[in-house]
Amino acid sequence: MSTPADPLGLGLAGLPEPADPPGFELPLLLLHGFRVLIDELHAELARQGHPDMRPMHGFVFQAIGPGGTTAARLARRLGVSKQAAGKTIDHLERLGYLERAPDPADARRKAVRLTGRAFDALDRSARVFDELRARWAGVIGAERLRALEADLRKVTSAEGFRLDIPGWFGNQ
Amino acid sequence: MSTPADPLGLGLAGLPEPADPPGFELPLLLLHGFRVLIDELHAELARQGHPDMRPMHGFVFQAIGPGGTTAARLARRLGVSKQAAGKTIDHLERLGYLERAPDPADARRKAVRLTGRAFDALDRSARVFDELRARWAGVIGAERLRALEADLRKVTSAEGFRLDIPGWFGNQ
DNA sequence: TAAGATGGTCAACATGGTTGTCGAATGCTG
DNA sequence: CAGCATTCGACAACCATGTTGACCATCTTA
Repeated sequence: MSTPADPLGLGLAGLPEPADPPGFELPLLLLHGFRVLIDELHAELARQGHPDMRPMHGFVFQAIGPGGTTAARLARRLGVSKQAAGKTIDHLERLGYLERAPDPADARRKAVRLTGRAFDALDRSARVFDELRARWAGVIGAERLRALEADLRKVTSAEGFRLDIPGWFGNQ
Repeated sequence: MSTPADPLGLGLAGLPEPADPPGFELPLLLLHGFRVLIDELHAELARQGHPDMRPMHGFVFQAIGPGGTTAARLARRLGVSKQAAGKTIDHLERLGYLERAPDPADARRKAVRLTGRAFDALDRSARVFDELRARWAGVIGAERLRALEADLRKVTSAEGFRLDIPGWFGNQ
């Protein structure tokens, strides 16, 4: 807990700037912001006919993409084994969000595609996210929100968005 | 994906403001920012003698607190069953981060306390987070970073920080 | 002091990940 | 064209980490 407040020994009396919060608050604020958005999204999705959608599913849908994919490709994108991807596909197929069809060009493959129900969930998610963003803009101002997004884009620009979320957090 | 760009039919030609990004980018930016910080923290912790620390452990340490706690209290804070909390304590005890001692005031209880090793990890984490924050300040500017933190505090102020992270994400 | 609430643990089970193995189909190469 | 390595999807066994249910010891309270 002891964070060196004045590591260079320059003294702290000089400037009237507001004190910087400790560095560990930053990740908590980011996670909390993410969680608030995701929780509100899924509460609203549940109201709009998608009570079985889970935070993970949005990432799976993104990893599949509008053109579909295969189990092995999905596994690589999600950073899990293809067996795990297969189980996820089974689950979402049972829920009516995915469908499998034989690939005419390659008999080993089975094409995995989003169903109309999945596209409906994605459309609704996009609308809800837009509304949530507008609500944030109302709280902190549209300009500040644009700045926040631009700044986050800047500090995380090194790598692209990664979708290998399953299992990233939560293991001990 | 179809987000209504002009729901009120006001036309878009008027203002020279930069276009707003779609709302779904905001949660991705927040998660990505969180992930970048956490990944760099744990890479650095591994270098500094804590290769077994996991993102979860920091939350567990926070939930235990410097004064210690009991398994049942920890379970309530983390939002899991007391059996699950017990397993987590077992694990972190084996790793040398926690110790159990009988509670002299109540023979049912076993006090759970952070060890010196856990405090060392917390001290190093605080330092690393401060360094990471300083790096972000170098990229986007100290003032913009303070604004970002203040804005996130504002939009998530409704509830306090929640520690019931295990199992929140990741279930299908 | 008896009854109920609380704390920790054991056991059985559910879920969602892993590795290992395999057959079928494809594609590369001699 | 033949043969072999690779790829895809599946099955099985296992592991990690959560759950519920049951239990006893202990504390609290009526």
